[in-house]
Amino acid sequence: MSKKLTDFLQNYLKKKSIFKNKKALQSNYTPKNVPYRGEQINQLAGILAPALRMEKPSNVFIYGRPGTGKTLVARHVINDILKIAKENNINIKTVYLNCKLKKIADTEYRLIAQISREFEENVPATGLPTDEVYKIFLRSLEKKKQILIIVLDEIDQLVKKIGDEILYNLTRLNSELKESEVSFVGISNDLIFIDNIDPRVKSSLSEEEIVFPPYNAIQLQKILRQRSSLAFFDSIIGDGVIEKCAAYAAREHGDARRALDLLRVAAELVERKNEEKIIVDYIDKAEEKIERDKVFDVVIAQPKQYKLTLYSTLQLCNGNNKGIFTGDIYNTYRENCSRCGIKPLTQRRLSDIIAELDMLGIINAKVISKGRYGRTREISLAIPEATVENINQVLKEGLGL
DNA sequence: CGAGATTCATGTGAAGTATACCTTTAGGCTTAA
DNA sequence: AAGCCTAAAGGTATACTTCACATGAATCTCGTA
Repeated sequence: MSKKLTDFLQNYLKKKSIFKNKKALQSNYTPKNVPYRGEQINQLAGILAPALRMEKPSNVFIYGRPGTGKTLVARHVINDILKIAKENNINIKTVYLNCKLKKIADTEYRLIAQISREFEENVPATGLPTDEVYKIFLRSLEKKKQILIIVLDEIDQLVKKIGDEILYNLTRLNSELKESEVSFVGISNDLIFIDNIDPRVKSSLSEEEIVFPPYNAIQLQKILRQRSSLAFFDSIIGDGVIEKCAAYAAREHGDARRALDLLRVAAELVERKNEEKIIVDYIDKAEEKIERDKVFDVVIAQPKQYKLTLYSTLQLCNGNNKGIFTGDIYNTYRENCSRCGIKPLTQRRLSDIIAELDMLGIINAKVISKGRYGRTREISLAIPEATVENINQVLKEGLGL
C-alpha cells in the first residue's frame, strides 16, 4: 500500500465525522414520530388494529405522490402493532414487499414465492407450478393461527406489468384459510390506479382508502430540522440550507424523500471536501449529483440487452436531435451486438425493451404514425443533458466496448 | 378537388421454443441383519 | 429386505422468437364538379 493512501486512510479515521447518525437521513429510516401525518397514522392504525384482537383487518389502499410518507407511515404503524403484539403474545406477522424490484416481486410466482420465503419456506426460483407455491404459502400460514398483514408497495407497477388477475387471486386467499387470516395494504403512487381495475376486486381489496397529500415547504422544513438534529452534530448547517432544500423539494410536488436526499448528499460532499459547514451552494451540487445518480443506479441495474439498447439509443441521439425511430435503433443495436459479441434479439423483443425503458423513465417513446412512411415509436432521451456522457461511459465499460 | 383506397414500418397479441429448474418414479447399488 | 443414490420422465416459469394480423395518417387514385 502506498504511503499516500495509508496516510489518507489514517487521517480519515482520525477526522471527526460531521454525521452523528447518518442513517437518520437515509430513505429507509423510520423516525420515532412522523410529523404532519398524524391523521393518516390514526386512520391506518384504526384499520389495522383489529389484528390485535385476532380479527382480520380490512384491506387498505394508500395513495399519494412519491415522497409523501406512505411507506414510512405503513412501516411506522406496523412496527408499533408488532411491538404491542409481541408484548401481549399475539400472533401477528407482517410482510413488506416492493413490487417494483426486478427478479424479486415482479411476477405473481415471484411475489408469492418471496412471501413464502418470509415463512422460512424454501421456494425455488422457477420450476414449480404457481398454484403449488400458493399451496406452500397457505400451508405455512396455517401451521399456527395468526393474522398476516402483507404490505405491497408500488403495487400499481406490478399490475401495469402483469395484469390485475393477481389481485383477484389475492382476494380469494382468505376463503382458502381456516385458521389464519390475511389482510393487504396496497401502496400506490398512481392516484387513478384503482379506477382501472375490476370492480369486484376493487370492492374487496380496497375496503378502505387513505390519501396522502403532498407536504408544503413549511412542513418540509420542519421535517428536515427534525431529522438533521438527529443526523448531524450541532451548528453544521449553514444559513438558509434547510429552507433551500425544502423549496427544491416542494417544487417537486412536496417530495420529502428528495429533500432528505438533498441534505444528505450535500453533507457527504462537504465531508469529502474536508469542510465543516454545509452552505447553500452545496445544495445545488447535491441536486445535480442526485439527478445523475438516480439515472445511474437504474441504468446499472439493467440486464445486458437493456444496456445495449440504451447504448444504441444514446449513440443515435448524440448530436442528432430530430426524432429517431425503432428501426434506427434496431440497426445500430445489431451493429453493436456484433461488435461486442452478443447474440442480437429480434426486433419484436427490442420493441418491448424500448417500451420498458420508457416505463423506467430513461427514455421517452411515443407511438406515432408517419402516414405513408409507416408507424413507429418516436424516441428521445429523458436523461438530463449533463449526465448523458457519464452514462455513456458507464455503459461502454459495462459492455466491453 | 376530395373521398376513399393504398401503403409503409412497425405495433401488438398469441402461440411456440429454449433454458433452467422442479418433483416423481423406477431401477440399481449398497448396507445391515 | 430396507435404504439410498441416480437418472429419466414429465412438469413449470421465464425470456425470447415466430407468426400473423392491426394501425393510422401521408400519399395515391379516380370519379366528379
